[in-house]
Amino acid sequence: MERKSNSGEWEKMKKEIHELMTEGIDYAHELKSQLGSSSSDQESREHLATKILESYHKSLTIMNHSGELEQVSPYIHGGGSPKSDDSDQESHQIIQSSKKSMPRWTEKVRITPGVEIDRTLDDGFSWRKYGQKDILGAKFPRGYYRCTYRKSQGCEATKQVQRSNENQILFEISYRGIHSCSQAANVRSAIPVRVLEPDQTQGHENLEMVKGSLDTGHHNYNHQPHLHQTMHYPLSSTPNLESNNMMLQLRDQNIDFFGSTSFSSDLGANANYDYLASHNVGSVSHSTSNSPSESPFESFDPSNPFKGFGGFYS
DNA sequence: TGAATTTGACCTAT
DNA sequence: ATAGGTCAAATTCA
Repeated sequence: MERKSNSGEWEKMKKEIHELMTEGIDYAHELKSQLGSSSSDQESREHLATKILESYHKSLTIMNHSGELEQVSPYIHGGGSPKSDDSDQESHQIIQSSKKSMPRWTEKVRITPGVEIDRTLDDGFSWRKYGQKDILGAKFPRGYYRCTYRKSQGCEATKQVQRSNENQILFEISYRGIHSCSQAANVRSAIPVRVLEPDQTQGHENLEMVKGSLDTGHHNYNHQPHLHQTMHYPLSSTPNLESNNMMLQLRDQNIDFFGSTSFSSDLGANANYDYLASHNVGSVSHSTSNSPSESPFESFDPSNPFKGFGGFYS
């Protein structure tokens, strides 16, 4: 198809749409938060609503005019809205992944303080931190994690956790590789199954899915490389290997629309930035314990209730 | 005491 | 040359 003859442009289109949809979801979350708050002003809400509409409009424009990406892109990155996060950077990384053989995808996790943060960012796997790096242009350091069972079971899965510059309750978790460890099966069985509706097989149907999730809180998971979709999951659940089934289903249906996976936990309540700033929030080590010391984000409170929440500890 | 984290050094890709 | 990613010794934790 045209994807074969023009795969570069196709990838570009996927990337752009992914960025736009992710942005739209972020704005929608923000708006939802503000709707429940008496403190937010009308102007801010209207601004968010406008941004959401813009995101969808631009996405549709790209889908209708896939050859006009160059015209859309500057708008996104340039004169458009102030970005709520660095999702575009992330998307480019997906395309330019250096470890080509390793599948890679990204979650965006928004946390709400005081509400089971460990579960919010817990992906069900055990991770061991092996590095931390200050990233150019990023306010917060990036944490590097690999599967705890890398040594014992040769599990090659890794992830990177990066806190958003602008939106401190937003974290981008970039996964690379698939868990081959025994924990994968445990995670699979421990977490409730969620599957996509069977009719979500086309690009704009994915759009409807996203819109639907925003409206109804219906969530879908996909944690698998090769299939890329923008998704939305609630605090009470964790994307996991069960979604592999879904992924396979969808791949069989030849779904391959977005350039990466983006999750946003459904935590639209008012963000308590001060709270977040005083806790280590970067990632989760599932069954492993973590040693709170000092967060690269802010100082760490040793009495914090989220001891199980391993993250950016420096 | 073993396991996990921290962090500066080193490696690699651009 | 530089930034991102990884290593591994030192340190901390349970």
